[in-house]
Amino acid sequence: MTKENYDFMRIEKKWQKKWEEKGIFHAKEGKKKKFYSLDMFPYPSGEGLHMGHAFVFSLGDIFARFKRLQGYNVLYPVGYDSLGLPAENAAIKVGIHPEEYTKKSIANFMKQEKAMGWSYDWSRMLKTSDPNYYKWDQWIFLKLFEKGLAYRKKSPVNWCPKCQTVLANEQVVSGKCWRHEDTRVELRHLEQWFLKITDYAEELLSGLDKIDWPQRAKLIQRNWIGRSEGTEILFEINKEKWPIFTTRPDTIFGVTFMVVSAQHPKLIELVTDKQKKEVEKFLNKIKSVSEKEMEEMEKEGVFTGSYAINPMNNEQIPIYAGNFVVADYGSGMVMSVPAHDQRDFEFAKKYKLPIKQVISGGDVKKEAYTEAGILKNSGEFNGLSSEEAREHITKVLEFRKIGKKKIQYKLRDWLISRQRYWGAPIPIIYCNKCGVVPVSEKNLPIKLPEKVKFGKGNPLETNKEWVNVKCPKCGGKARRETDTMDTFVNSSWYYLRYADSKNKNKIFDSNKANYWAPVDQYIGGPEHITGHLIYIRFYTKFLRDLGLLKFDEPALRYFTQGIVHASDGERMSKSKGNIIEPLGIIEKHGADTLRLALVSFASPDKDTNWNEKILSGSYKFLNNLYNFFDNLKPDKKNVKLESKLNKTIKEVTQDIEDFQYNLAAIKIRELFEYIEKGTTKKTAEIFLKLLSPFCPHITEELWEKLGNKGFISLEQWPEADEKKINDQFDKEEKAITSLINDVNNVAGIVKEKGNSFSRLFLYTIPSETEMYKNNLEEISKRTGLQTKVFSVADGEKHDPENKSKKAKPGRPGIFLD
RNA sequence: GCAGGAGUAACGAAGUGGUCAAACGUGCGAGACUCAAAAUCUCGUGGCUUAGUGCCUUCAGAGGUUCGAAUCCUCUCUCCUGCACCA
Repeated sequence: MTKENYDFMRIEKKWQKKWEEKGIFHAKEGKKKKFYSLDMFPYPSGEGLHMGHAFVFSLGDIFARFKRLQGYNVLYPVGYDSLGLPAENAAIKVGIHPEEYTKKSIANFMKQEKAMGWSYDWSRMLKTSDPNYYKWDQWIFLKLFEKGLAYRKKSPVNWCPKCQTVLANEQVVSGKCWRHEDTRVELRHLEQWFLKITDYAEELLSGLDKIDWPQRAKLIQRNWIGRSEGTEILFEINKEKWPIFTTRPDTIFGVTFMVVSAQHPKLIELVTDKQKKEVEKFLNKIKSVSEKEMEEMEKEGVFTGSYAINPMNNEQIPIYAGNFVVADYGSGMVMSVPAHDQRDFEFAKKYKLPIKQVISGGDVKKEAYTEAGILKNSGEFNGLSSEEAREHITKVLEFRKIGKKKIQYKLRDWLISRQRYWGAPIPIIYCNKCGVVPVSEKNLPIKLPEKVKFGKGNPLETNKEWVNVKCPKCGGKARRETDTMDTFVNSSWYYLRYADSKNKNKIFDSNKANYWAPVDQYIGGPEHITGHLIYIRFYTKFLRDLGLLKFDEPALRYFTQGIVHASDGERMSKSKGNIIEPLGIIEKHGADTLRLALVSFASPDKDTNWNEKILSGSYKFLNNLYNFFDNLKPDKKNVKLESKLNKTIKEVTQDIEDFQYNLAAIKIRELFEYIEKGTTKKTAEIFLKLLSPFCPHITEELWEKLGNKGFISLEQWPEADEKKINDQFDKEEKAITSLINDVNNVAGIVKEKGNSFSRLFLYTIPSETEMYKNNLEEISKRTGLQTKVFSVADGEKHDPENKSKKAKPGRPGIFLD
């Protein structure tokens, strides 16, 4: 019989339709143990799904299906992070309204997602661009505002000239815009909205110990939060107290100058008339440095004319403005100890400032000695260790009320204002009389007005009817806030909305949210570690503090998938024209083939380059599989197969749990090789279950063909019976393989000598005769020779060349004739 | 500069102290089937050697620990990722 390619198109459509009709993936609260499996929802771009999406969502789907089969009540929802810049840029470029663009994009996404066979609960689908969704973004904002966690501040902010908007720190990647790798962000002083994420810094840090995330992800977050313990010290400058932060109060006697950030908002107060010109010259100079120079910039500064008084020894120390001090960390000013800090050392050398050693060790004429040590030149503290001195000096400062212990974080408050249209409007009204007035909850949502002009500046400002409103407090003239919220606001709580996505009266029902959440398994790209994954943790803690949630962390387990690059190793992008769309592959080979190929290719956490060739192996396998099961004639029970089956169940279960899908796929294939030699119906069914998370369509079809009613997707995952696992069979397998090697080896030599043969005679030691006889068929097939097995003790054996004397344990004698 | 990860056959990739170097897949080569091809199936794919034995080489490089190292330690090289003046 010739083998035909199986009709994957018909089968896949058939089962996708059945799943949908019966709604078998709809999650309902219940008594069963729940499992919440979530992939980071996509931004629905006009380009549609690419291979990276196909990969990561397949990983999630396999996990969700696996957990469902294991008997969990699984929530595996789907949605769209549909507010964002690309929609708006399309509006500017091609004149299509963001609403329309988004609608089309989502429709396109849905079509592809369904074609992949992902087992989403479509009934809970959400879009962040839906006013019924962003209403709750606004509601959370009001709550934050109420608690003093949303505030307005004029501050130097990152401005992307291409996006025409402000960016959060997390959206600035080495000085450039996260969306425009070629665009350097500018510094602007603007009045902006911030969320006080720093109030949760400590908990964001300590919470990491409680969750099962990759070490790398935790480490990156720890560094990003950047906790350091130190002392805040007040220095007197022009009769005023200025705070500075230091981790080395033990070196305070070595302070020989101070440096204030060139971007410090109160810098001007320090500049004397005499130094004004010099300082201005300096500020202009650092403004004009190009990005390259920024990276390898020398430490530079200028004397401000002012002096500070060292509170410990009353020395007068000059204050410089410098380019290397970060304005919004600590207080934007540092005490400089050139003997014990490399940066201060370089600065002192350049401007010939004194270097005073106060910790013994090193050679401070050559370089800063930054280690801890014993104090000297430090008055009454001489002889103390650095550690003791930190304590003592801080205590003295505390006693004199000019200093205190302080914990400082690198984490900054989250700047959420965006001067763009396609985001959730900030529910605030500015009244000339009453000032900043929050919109009342009952007036939410503040919907985006449809009629606006795109192109220049913030489109919302172009709709005067929308902007000009009456003050909710006094009824007088007022105007709306035209800034919208950062897109990451929307994704900071979406996982909770899935628990109750249709609720019109509340953000979500707490009981439902507490039943489903937290997420048990979250999957998403590594690029979100310092952005989204910090925000979502912050929001969770805030909503908990509002009394809505009973847990602290949004995601208990997190898996970072590898990135699928284009075949040339480049990032897939439209501009490079190297995007591979899954739909084309599905039409050619089927979704099951693609899914299997994607996970067989490499370990899911590794970056890969897309290669169309990976499909053929999976395609062949599925064809063989289909043809075999289509004509299945069940065989007798076979202990060897039972052993293999149970071993495979055990290993595959663990592999899926550990996201080693590539290994699971291999083991499933190996099992099939055994099954092909003959199987019981029951074993065949278990095999289909093992494969079903990976290839759900073909397994549903074959499950049905074997006479089963109902869906394999809702079956029970098999459990391994360890008693049936017998390693003896593995050894047997190895013995056969080595025999085949030997036979082929001999055959090669014989052929080289010009002799031909068609029969194979084996002479085994008596205890092994049976084993080889049992595998006769296999040996015949693999060598292509008619085979006979004799025991060496058999007096009747055909052995003209006395090869039986070569027989050894595990190695029969061989004769070719 | 700092931190983390990686380097295994032509390629992708398993293996993380002995059982064991290279599972599995692609590619390539040979054979079977076929009038022929595709598909499919079988075998091979570091070197030498041999009626199947044996020997050597190899896990980026160099050292070390160990009876024994791809695996543990040290140094060096290359690549990737994150943070980069955070006082």
